[in-house]
Amino acid sequence: MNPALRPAFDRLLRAFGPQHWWPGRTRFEMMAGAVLTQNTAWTNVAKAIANLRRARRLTPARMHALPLPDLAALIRPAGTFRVKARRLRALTGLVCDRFGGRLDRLFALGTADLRAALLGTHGIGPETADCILLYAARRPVFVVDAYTRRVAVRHRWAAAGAGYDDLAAHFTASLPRDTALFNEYHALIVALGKQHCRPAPRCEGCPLRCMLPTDGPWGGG
DNA sequence: GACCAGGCACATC
DNA sequence: GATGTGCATGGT
Repeated sequence: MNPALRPAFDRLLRAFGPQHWWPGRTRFEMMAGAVLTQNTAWTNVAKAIANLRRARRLTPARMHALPLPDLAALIRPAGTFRVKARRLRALTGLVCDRFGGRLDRLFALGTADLRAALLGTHGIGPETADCILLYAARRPVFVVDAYTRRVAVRHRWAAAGAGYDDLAAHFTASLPRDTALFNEYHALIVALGKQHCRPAPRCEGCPLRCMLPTDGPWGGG
């Protein structure tokens, strides 16, 4: 339990405003985006999604029917396109082979079963699974990404060696279990991380700096 | 030219 | 179980 996390959210919301995440017109577009954004800036993901939309391949069945090299060509702007084509194919395979191509059937699973199904799919790790759970399936799951880790460690909410589940549990245990809150919080952490918590140990102008102790390597801002 | 971007799978130790 | 490496484009 970390009582600082709720006031931190309020500060971030005042500083950055609502982020309107996850970008995506449909739940499947959000799922595809979750794979495409792996280790990739969203500007490049948007180009890949635009290509998929132009090609009318933004449904599980239509994407699954596309030959792998053609899928790879469409998503090329997102980088690691051969890898991501295989991963998207695995994801559409989950929907098409086990749920008749129907997302509503996949999303009828309970959160634990849905997470297990996603994690059992090639190319879907904890972060991608939780992005899909939170943004596409609208489950109250806290997404831990590189920014979450960086911000949490920088602000001493977590130890540097904390694992994915440790970080997720830290946020989950400290906040009401609210999908809309977790949605906005993750987006705000990314906004904060992009602007202030760069890889170099500096946090200038951070909206949360008044919550930091003034000593230590990153204190005081 | 180097570094970074909303990770993951796989090999190796 | 921890650590290292490949994947690859596009912006800064």
